[in-house]
Amino acid sequence: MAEQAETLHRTPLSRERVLRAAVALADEAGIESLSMRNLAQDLGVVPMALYKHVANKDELLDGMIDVVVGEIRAPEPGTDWKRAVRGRILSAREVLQRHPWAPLAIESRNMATPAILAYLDSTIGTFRAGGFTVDLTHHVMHAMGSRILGFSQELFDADRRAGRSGRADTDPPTALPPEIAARFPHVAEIAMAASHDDESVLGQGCDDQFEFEFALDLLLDGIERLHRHGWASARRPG
Amino acid sequence: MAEQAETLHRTPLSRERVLRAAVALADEAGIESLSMRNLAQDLGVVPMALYKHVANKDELLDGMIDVVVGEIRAPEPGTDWKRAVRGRILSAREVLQRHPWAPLAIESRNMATPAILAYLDSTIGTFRAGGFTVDLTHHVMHAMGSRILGFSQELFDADRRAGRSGRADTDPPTALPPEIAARFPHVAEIAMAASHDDESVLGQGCDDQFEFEFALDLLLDGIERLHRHGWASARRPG
DNA sequence: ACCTGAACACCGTTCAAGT
DNA sequence: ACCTGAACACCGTTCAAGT
Repeated sequence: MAEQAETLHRTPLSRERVLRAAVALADEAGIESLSMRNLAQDLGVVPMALYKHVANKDELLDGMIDVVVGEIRAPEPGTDWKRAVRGRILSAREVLQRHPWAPLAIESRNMATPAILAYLDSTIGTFRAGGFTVDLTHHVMHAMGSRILGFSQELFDADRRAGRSGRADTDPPTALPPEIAARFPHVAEIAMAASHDDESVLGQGCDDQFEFEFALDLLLDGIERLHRHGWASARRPG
Repeated sequence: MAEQAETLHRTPLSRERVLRAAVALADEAGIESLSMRNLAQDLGVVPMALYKHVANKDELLDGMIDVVVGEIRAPEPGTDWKRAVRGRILSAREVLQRHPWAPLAIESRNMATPAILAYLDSTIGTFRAGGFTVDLTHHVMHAMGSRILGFSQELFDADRRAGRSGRADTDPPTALPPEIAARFPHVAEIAMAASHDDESVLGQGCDDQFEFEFALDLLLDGIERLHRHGWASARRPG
């Protein structure tokens, strides 16, 4: 009975339970609310208890990143390299949209976690299986950059912040303040065109998913062209 | 005399002096050493004195970003859009290499500062002057993402961290630990090829500048193709 | 041996007391 | 009116005292 009470008291802490609670806290309250103290409180535990399962906060973040990257679907077998890479990156993007704090966390940690290395290894394998040379694969991976993990790489990624991961895919009209529009006329022109989404230019506003796939296909099409033309180091990617 | 002593005591603080000292501190000691307290000490001033010139730390960071973005060279007039954009992005990259903390700072601030808006406006203007439609320019700007500001967008950007902005362009051999190489054979294959830089594949190791220009030209060439073929929203970027 | 409260060395920022 | 020291509400982490 004493033993039962001991083990069941609040379900025993484990590294996995710590990491899952940390991811949930960051998802719901924003990464800036993730402190060792807040996390301990969520788990009904004294702060120092966490240090039995993670060495420090950096290692906690690494563990959280691995949880997130582990959610990315493996590519369907038997598809050609382009569909396989494209599908996997779009799956990665879906995952990151559930965890908007993750891109910044990954970028600020600067060493690859095991899950990320496994992801990269598998993606490199897809290119190699598609007949890419080692060196073209190398440059292509660099060229994809963090987009390979589904990062939008927008200069300003509104949804990447705090708790608000919602708010549909299409931006609200959000007209520029007039003095901004006057100082930056080219920015204003684009903002105006993108917000008149009913009649005009595109048939849609500034649709994140469209922009992401536009950029992704621009890269994949360029990569396909290099591959087909047998690109090798002497030539520039033109 | 009392007046002179008052005004000359330590050269009076100003917003500009605060921002320049903050940039210097972040450059030299790393962004994680930039605290209001450390900055005040560098300036020989009590911490609260800073709040006369910046509202809070976020505004300090915005100001630092504007200082950095202000260092980017304007494009040379009279060149075609592709050379103009390419040259400006490479100039931006040089600037960011002097301030390795800047990319992460910009990404985490999520609203455009005036200097960044001016930069974007001018770059959009270059595309428009080159004959790009408003909507193609729009998508192209999104596709460039933060690369437009010279970000490398590598998944792990070793030099972006702390004080160490030096260490040549070419990675040292840095052989993978054998157990990593065994678990991630495709990663190992590429790492090996890139480090045998004398004989092999590329005639160079993993050269950051080469990788950056490879990716940049991949994008610019793809963009040029869309523009020449009169891309419009109905078609996908193929 | 394990767990944990208090303490340490920091933060950014408020506020009231000094000039 | 201006300036600034002390204080407040936090951090991550160490450490020694308790069981």
